[in-house]
Amino acid sequence: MRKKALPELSKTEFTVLNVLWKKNPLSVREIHDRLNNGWAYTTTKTTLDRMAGKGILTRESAHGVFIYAPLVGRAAGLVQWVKFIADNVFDLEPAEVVNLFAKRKTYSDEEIKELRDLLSRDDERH
Amino acid sequence: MRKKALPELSKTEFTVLNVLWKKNPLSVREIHDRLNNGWAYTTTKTTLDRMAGKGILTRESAHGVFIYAPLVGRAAGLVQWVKFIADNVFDLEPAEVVNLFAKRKTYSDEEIKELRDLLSRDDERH
DNA sequence: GATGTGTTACTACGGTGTAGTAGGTGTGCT
DNA sequence: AGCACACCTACTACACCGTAGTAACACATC
Repeated sequence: MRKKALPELSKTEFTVLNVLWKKNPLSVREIHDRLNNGWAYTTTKTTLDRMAGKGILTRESAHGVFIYAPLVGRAAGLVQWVKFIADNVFDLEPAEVVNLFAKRKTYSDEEIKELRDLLSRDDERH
Repeated sequence: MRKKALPELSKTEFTVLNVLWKKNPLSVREIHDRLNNGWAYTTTKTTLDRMAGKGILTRESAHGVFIYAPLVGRAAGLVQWVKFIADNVFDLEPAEVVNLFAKRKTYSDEEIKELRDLLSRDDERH
């Protein structure tokens, strides 16, 4: 019953997920517009399809267009970034970093809880 | 007299810089040991040389071994990560994120100040 | 001087960031 | 009905990155 240690999200993938975590499913166009980073439309498209191919996103066709939705939860996707940031940016324990944004209203209590869970669990498997 | 907008540090590069910001110059071996992430020695080597090639690091020979030192300051290297984290992780203004770790003792007052500087400057050039 | 131990140089290979181009399809205009 | 336009998807591309193997060289040691 182990979640298959999702395959390391790149910076790019993480930003895409960030829009889908806010609302989903969305079409390429919708995602592209929300990203609104200077990408070409086709770049967004390619990225989405690769992510779908890797099992990070689902892709299905709705009335002739594809819509995408995340297959990884926000907390799960966050965990690796928390560790990176803790280690390399803040130089704190991951748990402390979580505390930092437990204060902010960016994450729900559930998400925070799940995040703590994931962090400790992945800690204990030495 | 503008600093040539250093060329986007990857995660990998950032972690390498992190050890060099603590102490430098260091040899491949020293850096490799401090990183102590599971890399092969040659991976560390390759990474360092590529970074040197890009002008992120200096490389010079001391008694038969190469030693490397950073060419980008900690604040400057941090700035892009602060923005990424602000946008994608905390969902705050970069400035607020800086406040977050101004409290922590991870960065010196100078670094914080420089960071604020860099952030606002790069803000204003719309 | 042969052997080991570490260093550097060269090569490699799949994945990622980024994007162009071509071909398909719905929709409106004429 | 026929065509143009706008938008979508598929396929292709290519440099750079993460990661690492191998070969070749250098110094110390026996």
